[in-house]
Formats: sequence, C-alpha cells, structure tokens
Amino acid sequence: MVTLKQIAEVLGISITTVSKALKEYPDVSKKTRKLVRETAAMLNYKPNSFAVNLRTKESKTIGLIIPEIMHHFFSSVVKGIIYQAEKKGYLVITLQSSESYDLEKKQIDLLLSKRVDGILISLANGTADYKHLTQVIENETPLVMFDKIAKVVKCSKVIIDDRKAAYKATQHLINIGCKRIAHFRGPLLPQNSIDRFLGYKQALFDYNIPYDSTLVYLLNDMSFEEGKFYANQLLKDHKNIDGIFINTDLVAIGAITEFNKQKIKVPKQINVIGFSNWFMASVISPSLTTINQPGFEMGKKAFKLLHKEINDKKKKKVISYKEVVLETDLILRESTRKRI
Amino acid sequence: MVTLKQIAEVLGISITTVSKALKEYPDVSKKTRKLVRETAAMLNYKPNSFAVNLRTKESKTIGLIIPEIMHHFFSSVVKGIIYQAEKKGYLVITLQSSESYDLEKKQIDLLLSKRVDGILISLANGTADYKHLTQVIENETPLVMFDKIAKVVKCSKVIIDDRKAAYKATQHLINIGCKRIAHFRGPLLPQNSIDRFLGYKQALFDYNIPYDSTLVYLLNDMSFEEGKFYANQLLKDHKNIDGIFINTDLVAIGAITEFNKQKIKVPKQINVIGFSNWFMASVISPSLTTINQPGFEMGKKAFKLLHKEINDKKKKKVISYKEVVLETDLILRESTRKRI
DNA sequence: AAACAAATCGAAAACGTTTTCGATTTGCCA
DNA sequence: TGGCAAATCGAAAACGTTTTCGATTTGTTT
Repeated sequence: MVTLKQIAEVLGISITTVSKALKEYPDVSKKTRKLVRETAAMLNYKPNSFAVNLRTKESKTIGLIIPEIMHHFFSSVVKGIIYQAEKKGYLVITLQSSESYDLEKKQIDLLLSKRVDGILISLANGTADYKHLTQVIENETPLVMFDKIAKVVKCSKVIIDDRKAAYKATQHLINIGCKRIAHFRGPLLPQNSIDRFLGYKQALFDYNIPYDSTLVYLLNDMSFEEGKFYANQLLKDHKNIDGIFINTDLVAIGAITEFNKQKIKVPKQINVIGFSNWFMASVISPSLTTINQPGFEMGKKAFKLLHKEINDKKKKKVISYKEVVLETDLILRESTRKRI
Repeated sequence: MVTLKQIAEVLGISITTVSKALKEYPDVSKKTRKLVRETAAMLNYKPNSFAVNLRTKESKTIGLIIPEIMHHFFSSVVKGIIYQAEKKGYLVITLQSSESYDLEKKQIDLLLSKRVDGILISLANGTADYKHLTQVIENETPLVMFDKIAKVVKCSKVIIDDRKAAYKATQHLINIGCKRIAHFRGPLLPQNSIDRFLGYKQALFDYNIPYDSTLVYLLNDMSFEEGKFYANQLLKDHKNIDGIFINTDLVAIGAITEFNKQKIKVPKQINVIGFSNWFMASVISPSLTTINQPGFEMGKKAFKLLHKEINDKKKKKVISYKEVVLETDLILRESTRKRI
C-alpha cells in the first residue's frame, strides 16, 4: 500500500507538500501540485482512511438500526438511506435489533465505540427505556429516529401521522357503510400501534359508532401467522363484523388468507383495510386497500436531517431538532367496497 | 472522550501499562489490572477505534454489495450476513449497485479505499468485465461472491446449482403432463439466467420434448410489470401452452396476475412454476409452485467463508478458494397440478 | 547477603495523515 | 544590488493505540 511518504520519496519532496498538493492547498505551486497528482495516480495512491479518521475524528460512516430488514417497509427505508448517504459520500453500517431491546442497546454501544458520525434508528417493540438513546445524545453523536420513535427523547424525528392515517382508514370503512368495525392492533409499546388505535377510536367516536373493546385484538409479533390466527378468532367471537382495520399489511394478508380459506367473502361480508402498502398488498386476491407509507422518502429525509446535524456539529452551530411528518395516502383496492 | 493517557494520569502509571492491563497481558500484576479495569469502567473508557484500526490495520468491518435490497431473496441474504457477522464481531457496510456495472465499480473502489477487511458481492446484471474484482484480489482483500457470480474470477463462492434446480422445475412440469413448456428467462449476462435456461433445455431434451426457441422469452429487468407484459405476449403468440417455467418469482407473480386477469385458469390451462420462493409466492392465488433458494443460509455461509479468509490472511496461511453449493428444493403449491 | 530468576513496569517507535507555523526561496521594484 | 513582499516549502506535533524490548523491582534460593 502506497503512502504519502513513498510519494514524497519518489519526488524528493516532503510529506507535507505531498499532502497539501493532493488537497489543492494554494501554498504549493501549480507545478508541484500537478506532479504530485500524477505520481499519486501512477502509484495508485489511496489515502489510508484509518489515519484520516484518526486525524480528522470523523469516518464518513453512519450507523443504522432497524427492527427487521425483511419487512418491505423497512427495506424501502434502508434503500432510501443508503441512496442518500452515498450521494453525500457517507457509508452505512446496518444492524438489526430483531425487536429486542437488549440487542438494540448493545448495538448502540457498538456503533458508539466504532465512533460513527451519526446514528439512525427505528425502535424495537421491546424498547421502553431510553437511556441508551439519551446516552447517544449526551455523547454528542447526532441521532435521528424514524417511524418507530420515542416521543420523549429529544432529537430529530421523521414519521408519519399514524393517528391521522388510521383515522382516514377507519373513516373509509365507515363511509362505505361499515357498522361493526374490528381492529387488529400492535403491542402496547411502540408509539405507532397506540396512535393507530387512537385514530381508529377517534373515527368511531366522530361518526357516533359505539366503541366496543371486544372488537380490538392485541397482537404481539405482527406476523402473517398471527393474522390468520386472529382472523379465525374474530370469526369465532363475532358473527356480524363488516369491516376491519389492521395495523399492518402482513397481518392483513394473513387475515385475508384465512377469510378466503373459510369462504368468507372479502369485501362482500368483511371489508379489510391494511397499513403500509407492502408490494404484496397489490398482488393478493382480493387486493388490499391500505395506507401508503412512503419508506424511500422517509429514509432519504432521515439521512438529510442527520447529515445536517453532523455538519452543524462540525461548524459548532447549535443544532435544532426537527420533527418531519410525511404524508400518507389511502390506496383503494378490492378489499373494500361500498356496501348496499 | 477519555483516553488511555487520561487513565494513566489518574493512576499515575504509564500508558503502556494501562493498555496492557486492559488487554489482560500477563506481564502486568493482577492488582493493577483490576485497578485499571475499574477506573476505565468508572471513566466510561471506550477505545478509539480509529487509532486501533490504524495500529492493527484492520477495522472489523466488511463491505457488502448487492444489486437490489428490496428483493426478498437479497434481503434474506443480507439478514444472514449481518447475523453471522455480528456473531463474530464484524460490522457490515451495505451498498446497492442497482444492477449497474458503473456503480458497482465505484462502490468496490469506495470499499477498498475505506480498507474494509473483506468484501461480499453479488454481481449486477450489467457486469461483464471483472477487472474491478481481480483488482480486489490483487489488493489482497478477501473477496467472496454469492448467487450472481462470475465463474472465471478466482475466489470463493457460494451459490446454488441453478441448472439442476431449473432442471428439477422443468422436470416437474413434464412429470405432471405438460407438453408445451414456455420459459421466461433473464438477461444474457448473469450466469444464473444462463444456467436456468440450460437446465430447462436439458430437461426437455432428456424427456424427448423438442426445444422450440419461440417459447423462450428474454426479459430485461425481471420486474412484476415485465411478467404481466410477457404473459400477455405469450398468450398472443401461442395458443397451446400448458406450462411455463419462470426465472424468478416476482415475474411469475406478474404473469399469474395477468393470467388471472385474462381468465386463463392456472393451473388448469397453464401450469406455472417460479424460482426463489419469495414470501409472496405462498400468498397469491393460486399460490405459486417454486424452487426454494436458501437466502439466509447463503448469507451466513458467505460470511463464514469470508471470515475464514480474513483469518487465514492474518495468519499468513495460504488461502484456498472454496465453492459451496447450497441445496434447493421444489415447493409444491397450487399453480401446478397433475394433468389428466 | 549474594546471586539469580521471575515478575512488573515504562520508554519509545510505529501506524499514516493533517495542519500550524516558521524557514527558505523567488520575484519584483527602487 | 539591496531590500521586501509574496510564493513556496518542510519540520514537527498531534491524533490514540499497540507492541517490542530494555529497565527496574520483587522474590527465592544458597
């Protein structure tokens, strides 16, 4: 591996001059600048980033923690982050918490000890304690949270308005004439499932539909299988359900699969609406009405906020936290239809 | 940020001793080792990884380049890689070539200049030239390729036997009684689509079914939309197709969607078999018979090979390249059925 | 108490870069 | 030609760690 020193020796000049020449310092003559550039290219010189990192105290690398990479929504966020980061010359180290608080904590420590320039995170469902996050901020490492956030932690965030989106979804069911609307909600912890539940409840209230807590099912791992399981449970528990709002598409697809199996007609008997707009949703039969969640945009925006904080920190500007709320829209498909 | 120096000053001992104490060198007394450990913990000391990297010439970080993170198969590979890497204390920097040779090349350069300890790559479709890869090997950076590989490049690989798997798929169609079997193949370049095509052809040959080149369609971007488009084209071109083997599930799902739309009964009129076993395949209607491609295992195995090479290189052992072939199996679902 | 071995410690170099600041050279004008 | 400013260069420190090797201390044995 060729170093500045070797270039310097070849040309019989000092390391300092070589370094400055390569960075186009004005205090080295155009002639030597050209000379250095050329021999550097000839020797295929590549700066040793370990040394650069040590000297400049930055690595042009950020850390990213997500709960589960195989979820369509998260992989689209990851894609957006990597895309935007690369544009700005940053590399992304990706970690998966697998919805585990302990893992998430360890990974934060790992990234901190690797001295990444900033951290992007979407919280695990199990995360109730935020010390590891405030620790990041105290450490003066820029941090921005997206999608699954902790409201109380003071940092930049990019989210959607889950409550509003859930309201929209429920409202749609009401508008097409549903009277008894069930809800499959997520666990108690992540803010999203709380907000989506509240949006559901609010819509019922605004349209004078009595809230019935037996129509709300609390799921844990939000899987395809759980969707099937609780769809079956719902059919056992209630006979007259005509609509259901489901926390996330994967579960909704499980539910539809179960309804299909039991010859329950969707949307004739039960209207189904999901959340997130996974690609799959457009492909199953009947295709799934859902709320579109702009993952790629969220990823891009999250990185942009982080990048700004990283730069502000370098310039010793005081950093101001922003909360960006992205728009969602209702995607109408076959699983919901006006009732007659 | 607390350094070794600070700990040394607090305790009135040398930096050397502090460093050695923290690494449990036997030539520092148990008493001081304990003392150092405790004050290090108290001061929340974390080694500066930039300095460690510079000194040890390794970063415990590897690079990963994949064509497209949002493909189910690739995200499962990524998951496997990250999982296994974390186990061994390695972090992974993920990059996306988006099937572009130029990007892939730039990204290789980027990773090399970041001095990652090794590189994992699945090639872009557009990659025909391998100089950037041999450059990695000449640079003595361990490299292992997976799934979309270049046979001529001398390095470790982990793949499936595409030809055999495609043979199995085609054979299945023949066994259930298909006589005129079409094939949607991928572009000319990646080895996979060649091999899958060859497996298809071989099966026809072995069962005395004449090969008809008009039944083979060459797709470019292997998307859902292309699946729909060529399904339509196929119906226009040929009336008596009874089976089709499609290069990848996403395209197969597009095709089935089109068949459904045109009221072509799958499997009654046309038997469809895909490749990869995307989760979606089990969810659409009719569910898709396909070849399971073990992504998570492939990711784990690929990292293991890379890790071994990294270690062998450190020990200055001569590294031997391995080619691991993972098993695939036929997943029977509704889109194929014995013809009567 | 002498002699030696074993245990414990620290000085210093090295990794390769960046940047400050002082030194030297060049060019220009009187 | 002398003098001064501008242009050009380089020495050296610094970033924080690891490791070699020599120095010192402690303990053990006669």
